[in-house]
Amino acid sequence: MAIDTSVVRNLPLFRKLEPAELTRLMARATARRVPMGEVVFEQGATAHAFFLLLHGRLKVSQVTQEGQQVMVRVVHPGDLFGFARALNRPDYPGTARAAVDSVIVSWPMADWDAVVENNPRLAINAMQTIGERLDEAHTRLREMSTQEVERRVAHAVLRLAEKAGRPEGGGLRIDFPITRQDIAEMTGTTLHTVSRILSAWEGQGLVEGGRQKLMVNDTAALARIADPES
Amino acid sequence: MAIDTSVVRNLPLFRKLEPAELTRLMARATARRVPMGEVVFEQGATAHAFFLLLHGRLKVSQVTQEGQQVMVRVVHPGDLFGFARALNRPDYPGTARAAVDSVIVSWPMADWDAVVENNPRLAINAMQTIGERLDEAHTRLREMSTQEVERRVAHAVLRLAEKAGRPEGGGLRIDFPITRQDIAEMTGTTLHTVSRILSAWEGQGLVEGGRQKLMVNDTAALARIADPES
DNA sequence: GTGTCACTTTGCGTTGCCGCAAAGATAAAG
DNA sequence: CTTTATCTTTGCGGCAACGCAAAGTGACAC
Repeated sequence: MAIDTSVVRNLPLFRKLEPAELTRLMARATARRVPMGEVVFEQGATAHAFFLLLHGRLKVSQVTQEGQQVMVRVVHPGDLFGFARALNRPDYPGTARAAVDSVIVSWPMADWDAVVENNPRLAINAMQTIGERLDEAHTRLREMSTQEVERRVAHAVLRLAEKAGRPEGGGLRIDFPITRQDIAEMTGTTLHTVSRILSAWEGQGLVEGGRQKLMVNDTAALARIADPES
Repeated sequence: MAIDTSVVRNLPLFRKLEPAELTRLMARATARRVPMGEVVFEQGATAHAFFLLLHGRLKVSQVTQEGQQVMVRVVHPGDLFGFARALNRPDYPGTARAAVDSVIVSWPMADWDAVVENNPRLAINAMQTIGERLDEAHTRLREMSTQEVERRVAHAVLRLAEKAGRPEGGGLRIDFPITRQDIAEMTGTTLHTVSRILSAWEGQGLVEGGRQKLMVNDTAALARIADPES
């Protein structure tokens, strides 16, 4: 399926790219619907393609040798994902699963090197994208190292609200299904502890919970928990 | 100071680069000795240059708002560091300090974009380098999320031994000064806990400690602590 | 409707690790 | 050599968070 370049033209990744080049690039791409719950790629599988999320949400998680799940990140619309080749890896480091019905665009992984060699601009953009990921990872590492669970959960919830919050009645509703288990896997704790924390917050009117639902009512108060200083 | 290209030709970053291009690149570079303890760049400072470590060791650490130190990574010879521009950041995210007398090569940050645009090959290499960093960061995140302190310390010590271990009397001596505090900052714990763990290991003959010294005698046993399964 | 399944909440006992504190060791400086 | 500063070790009390367990709740299928 051919894809209109207007859909992706404004993404950071394709910024400053020659229109002709962008057209050529999109000609090689394939768009596809991914129903909720479906897996886009599996951890350890050979990386045959790299992807861009157009619409929806994905959760990328890793399983440890002992079988513990860790959520690496949530993929939001406009995000590039599964670019293992860029990282010089033969396989996908995690599993990507659609949290809601989604639409993705994919390129054959074999195209990556050629595309990048012919588009230094794209290489620079891709590098910056990966750089942002690195920054995020370091931020989370810093949090995990120095902060207690409640603060980490506050940070995680704020990030979710910022990236995936749909305004609703004075608050922000996380617009995809998310479980306490998910949040636990994002913050390195257990679903029990997350549940306790959210219950406490709900008691103070900061958030509203529900089955796979989360709504943030008082961003400022959460920010104060996340960062007592500033 | 001009630098012989033979010094850097075999680094992953410069692999497959045209000799002429490499020569041109090195012509813009400056080499410099950095005595132990000296700071190469400070967290938050505007990024005017990016660097390559030729010889020695650096420690890169960040300070949180509350003043807590976190060690982001140890820079080993051949590693690129301080490439904030590539990550689209105006400033350095951490402070780099020489753990031993070191030699670094630096380029004006302004060169980065030009260099990369004219050398897609270099862009790809740089991306892979950053990709490896991202992988490392995710590995550490996974460890922090799921493993108890002793295992994390075991992993950290093994990584140090692998990257900076000099064979000595059947074991591996970490060849730069490292404190328990440093190890604590790498693993997200306290120097007290690290000290207790290392003492216990020393009692079993796995390692030998000392003031800013660390020697690994039984890598296999450590690996077993780090990964009980495999 | 009713049953089933997945997710959430809450209680309670346990514990791994921190935080404080103080003493011991080692290296460098005078 | 003595002094000083830094790094390390060890003890002990406390608590945040885990692990287990069981009950509660909403969503969906039939």
